[in-house]
Amino acid sequence: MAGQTDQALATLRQGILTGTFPPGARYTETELATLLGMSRTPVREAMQAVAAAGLASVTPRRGMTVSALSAEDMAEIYEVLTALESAAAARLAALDPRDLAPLEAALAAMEHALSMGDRDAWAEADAAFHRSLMEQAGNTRMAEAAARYTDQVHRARMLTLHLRPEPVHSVRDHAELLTAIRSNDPERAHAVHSAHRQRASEMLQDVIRRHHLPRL
Amino acid sequence: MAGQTDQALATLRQGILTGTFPPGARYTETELATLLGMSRTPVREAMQAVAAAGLASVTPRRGMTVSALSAEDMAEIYEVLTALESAAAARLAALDPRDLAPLEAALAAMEHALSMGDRDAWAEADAAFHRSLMEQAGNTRMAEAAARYTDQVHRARMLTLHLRPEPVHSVRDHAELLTAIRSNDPERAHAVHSAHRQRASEMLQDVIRRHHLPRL
DNA sequence: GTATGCATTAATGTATGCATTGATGGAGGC
DNA sequence: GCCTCCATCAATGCATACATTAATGCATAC
Repeated sequence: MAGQTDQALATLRQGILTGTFPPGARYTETELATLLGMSRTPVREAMQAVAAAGLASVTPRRGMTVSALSAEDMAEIYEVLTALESAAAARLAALDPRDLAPLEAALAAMEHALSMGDRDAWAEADAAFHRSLMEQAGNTRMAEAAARYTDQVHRARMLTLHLRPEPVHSVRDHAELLTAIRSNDPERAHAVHSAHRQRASEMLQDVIRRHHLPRL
Repeated sequence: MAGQTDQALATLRQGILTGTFPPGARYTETELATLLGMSRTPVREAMQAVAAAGLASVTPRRGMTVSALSAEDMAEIYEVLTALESAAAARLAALDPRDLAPLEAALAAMEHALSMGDRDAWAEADAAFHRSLMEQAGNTRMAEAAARYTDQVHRARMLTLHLRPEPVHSVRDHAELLTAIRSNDPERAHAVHSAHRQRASEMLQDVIRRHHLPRL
């Protein structure tokens, strides 16, 4: 289970998500093989896996290039996320036996984090809310797709977390979604969540532009 | 450009989509390497690529297993497709400079094919319509994601093409979508297309169940 | 007849070697 | 001084060898 490939994949993935391997950086197979203390073969496979996950690209003589996203790229990804999550929200609102406890817990955690002024905790809770939303909606493939795109914007979200305005609307937005879900109103759940995500996207782009962050 | 890996990937992909490699079938690396006349290395990479595309799964001692979808799997995939395409439809309706010619052409082709009773041509035109929709909406990632899931249900769609009832509503559905797009009504475009896809999904599952097709 | 354990073996995971290929820098011409 | 062409070489694509591992069948005990 602790195959070399898995280990390489985990290292690359984490490194890219946390910024150890920064956007735009390039690495050759040999280089990474040395760094990770294994042969090129598992490294090569791991590189292709992160590329398939949309976290990097692999080009013949340039090695692996960590993806560096422009504001437009972010907008695209957020649009996909919005589509998937809004559909999931609608589905969850239409579902009959369902468990909203994880969502409620995440919402509570967000409120608490905000009252403490702890943005990192807030981000964590926010992510948990969105993750739970996808999980509870009961469509595995949809959840996986959302997770994929969430990963792709993870770095940007973390980087802008302390640059962005205080997320004062976030509690209200999420509470509103929960209300729509509880009242079995798929249309409204869709609309509410879609609007929520669009605002988030615009906020992110605003921060990116205002701080002149070209690619992240 | 005609690398062994690319060739292997193309062969596997086509084989899976067309049914040469039937659902549920299993193949080992060595087996495919012999079949394709190359070493295991490029075959292995191609296998992982088709697995990443969701067309098969690779399990340690079982080789590559061509994905065999249940009616529930189909429903999941269609739901994802619905979310993505409906979002694209809404976006296209909101877009200002846009080119609807490809969509109109595809619609015309559908009408013509139907009047000739040519289901294969109809399927082709229908696919072209949906493809154009995603392309014209202008979100590359969204289009790629949709293409990915379209591939996953391609085989089922082809297999049931001649089992399903005549697609009499399809022209009306697509025309209605075009109208909504032309009148710059994103909400309506979303609703119309979402309903269209849901009907298609239900029809497909109906055929699957009625003909007792367990997994395809 | 059934279950247990072991030996066999096929399949994979990883390492490594080799040929190919395209990027890079420098020499030479303008 | 700048551009072009070519040689060099690093990086990769692919093949192959080897170690590891788990599935399989068989012998044996009950």
